Amino acid sequence: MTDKTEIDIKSLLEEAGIKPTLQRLKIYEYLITNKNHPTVDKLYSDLHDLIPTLSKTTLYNTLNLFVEKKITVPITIEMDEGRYDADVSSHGHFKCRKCGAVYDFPHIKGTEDGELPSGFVAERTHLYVWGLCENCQKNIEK
Amino acid sequence: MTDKTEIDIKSLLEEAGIKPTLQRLKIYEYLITNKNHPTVDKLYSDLHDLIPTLSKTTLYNTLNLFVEKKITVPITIEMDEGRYDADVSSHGHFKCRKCGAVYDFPHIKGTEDGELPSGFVAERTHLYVWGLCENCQKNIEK
DNA sequence: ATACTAATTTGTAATCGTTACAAATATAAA
DNA sequence: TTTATATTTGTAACGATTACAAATTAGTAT
Repeated sequence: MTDKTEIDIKSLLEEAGIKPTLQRLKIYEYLITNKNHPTVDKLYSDLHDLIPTLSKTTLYNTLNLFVEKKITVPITIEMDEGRYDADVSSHGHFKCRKCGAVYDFPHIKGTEDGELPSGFVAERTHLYVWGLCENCQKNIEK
Repeated sequence: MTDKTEIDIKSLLEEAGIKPTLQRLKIYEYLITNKNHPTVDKLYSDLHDLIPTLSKTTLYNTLNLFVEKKITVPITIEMDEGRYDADVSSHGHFKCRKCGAVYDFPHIKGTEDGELPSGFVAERTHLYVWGLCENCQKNIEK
């Protein structure tokens, strides 16, 4: 972890109007670094090594704050566990029903706006696709 | 509720390989008739009037069965409550962040398949859009 | 520096949606 | 009718998330 990264994370939070406390810096840095759509449990156990005093309440509060300030996107591809993604650019999420991994794939949002009823205003679009990833597809064919 | 409807519901369940018990018939009929993407609580309280002995476990079991047999789609637009839709045809879901209603809108699935990484196989696609519906948009402009 | 105020973090307890499980009931077969 | 099987039911358990108040930290004025 270089100083430059530290500074970038800090600036990113400040630009979003978030006071950069230690916990928020580390949580956001983790999300920026690990783009594998971690669950809250994964975030908690990994971040607990960096900040031994971190509480789950702070983690939830912080994630909700990030979502509110639009620097993080919640992924509700399945109902029973929340995942988070610091990549707020336009893309879709693919969940493999066999291995459970969540992959990004390119998707340009806004194309569906023309399909919305007139007067409806889109603010956030989530495209979720379930299926089999390349590896699991190969294993099933055998 | 006509006999014809009764028979149609029954056939639809049987075609899906589901034994048409009283509970299943009433639950499926409710979903077919009320296309407003009800939550489990809404389903339970409304169906409880028709079947006073209905238990929540049966409701959950039945909904999971319908999803498994692909005659119902779970809507996970938000993490904290499950909604269900008996319309399994290709369309998107719009949730108004102000009034909370969930609307259907036309969306032809499969168009995003070309965007998936090679080797990935799509089996189910969910498109969720958050924003403001026509009514709430008007009220805000005032 | 010191005292005071506000914001943040923490731990525990509560909440809520969902599932596990075993008993009770209904259905189908022999 | 008996027997086996499937379905339904109620209660208890579970797990993710939030509420809440105390403890800690940071910021500001004196």
